[in-house]
Amino acid sequence: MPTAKEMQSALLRVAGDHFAARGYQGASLARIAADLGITKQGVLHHCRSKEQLYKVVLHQLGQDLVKLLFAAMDQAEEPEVQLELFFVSLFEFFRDQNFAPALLIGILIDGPGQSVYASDTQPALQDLLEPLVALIQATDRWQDDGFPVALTVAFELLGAACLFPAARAGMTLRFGKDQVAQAEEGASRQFRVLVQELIQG
Amino acid sequence: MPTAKEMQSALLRVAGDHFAARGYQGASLARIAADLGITKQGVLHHCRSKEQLYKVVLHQLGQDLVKLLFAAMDQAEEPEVQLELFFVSLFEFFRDQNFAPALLIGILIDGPGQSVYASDTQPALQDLLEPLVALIQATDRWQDDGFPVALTVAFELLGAACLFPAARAGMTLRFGKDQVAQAEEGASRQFRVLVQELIQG
DNA sequence: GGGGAAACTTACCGATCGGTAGGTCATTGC
DNA sequence: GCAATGACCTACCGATCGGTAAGTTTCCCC
Repeated sequence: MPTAKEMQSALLRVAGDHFAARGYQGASLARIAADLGITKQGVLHHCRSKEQLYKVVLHQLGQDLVKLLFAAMDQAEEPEVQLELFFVSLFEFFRDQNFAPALLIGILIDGPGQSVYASDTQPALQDLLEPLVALIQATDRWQDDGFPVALTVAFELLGAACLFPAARAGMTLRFGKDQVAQAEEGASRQFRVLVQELIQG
Repeated sequence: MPTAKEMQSALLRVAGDHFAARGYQGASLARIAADLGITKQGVLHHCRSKEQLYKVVLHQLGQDLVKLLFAAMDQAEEPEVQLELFFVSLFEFFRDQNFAPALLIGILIDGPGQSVYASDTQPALQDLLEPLVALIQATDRWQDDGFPVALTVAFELLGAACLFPAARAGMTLRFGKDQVAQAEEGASRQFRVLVQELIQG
């Protein structure tokens, strides 16, 4: 018998799994509830609506990522090192929070038409993307190329960081457990190389 | 009044748009049909089921991508140049076929549990991924690092290639039309740099 | 010019969706 | 001791989902 707080966090975790695995539309409150061992109405007792639940999940993910960025910025002086630290910790975060990369991709590619956040004043992840792009613009290599180029670099790095962890399940199907396990072992180091090359030139 | 063939290709295009924008579960046969100016049962006349329609859309996308890869391999000798040519043409393909990157991401991160292709003998895109990884393993830089590392490199590059075009709509919301237009202008050249740095070291 | 397939249509079906209304029961604050 | 709140529950609602059955129209082929 879990306490109320345990149920709250379990709800966010299970909902994150479902939204990541099947998308917003594909996730169902009834199945989320079944995973939690309660009914759909029990879920709706904690969140007013499905949309609200989705927003809370995304908001918490955004806060976690911002926390990673700020922690990286506190650990070094040079923007190059800050970026390297951030992306490596991001990669490790994705490895531990399996649903996170798919959710992040979902937020980023969500168009204006179908975005759950469309009516909000501030789109999700804005407070992650803006300082991240600013950090790229602060590096020696990219400081003369303007905002649009820094934006491109940010999305290239985010894309490279997201796809591998998100595709783990599919890769296991395609290439077998052993190959994927080996790839995963070296992926973090390999990704660090990519960040260094793109940031430092 | 479109001919039958026009309707067939229009169906694939519109269905691709819907699957890319809302995911497999989120896309609805009725809305796809409405976009085509016919009824839902008219759509079901062309494809036996929604799952079948999805498979056809993904299969055609896979064939298009394989065609890009083989065309790039025909245009050069060295695997490094072949990879650069492929990824640049892939990026341009994504720019023109707006729904393609989101679909590709969807295939790649589709896990074993909910995959539409799970029951098939050959997962989607296998005939793209295998030669692509082999090509990376054929380069001077990566030939000594084994299959798992080449797999990692492939997914990093694919992730970087997919996210930016897929996120265009969302980026316009966040940063404005002008900034995104400028970013798009230089994105292809910028992405070529990333490919070169990762492939040639 | 008539038969038949192709390209749709209207009319349904059961299942599932998100959400509401109202009840039960345990805990807690006063 | 008791009202109130929180954490669920059962029962239900209208809408929408993918899919089937049975026409209807159009067009082509012989």
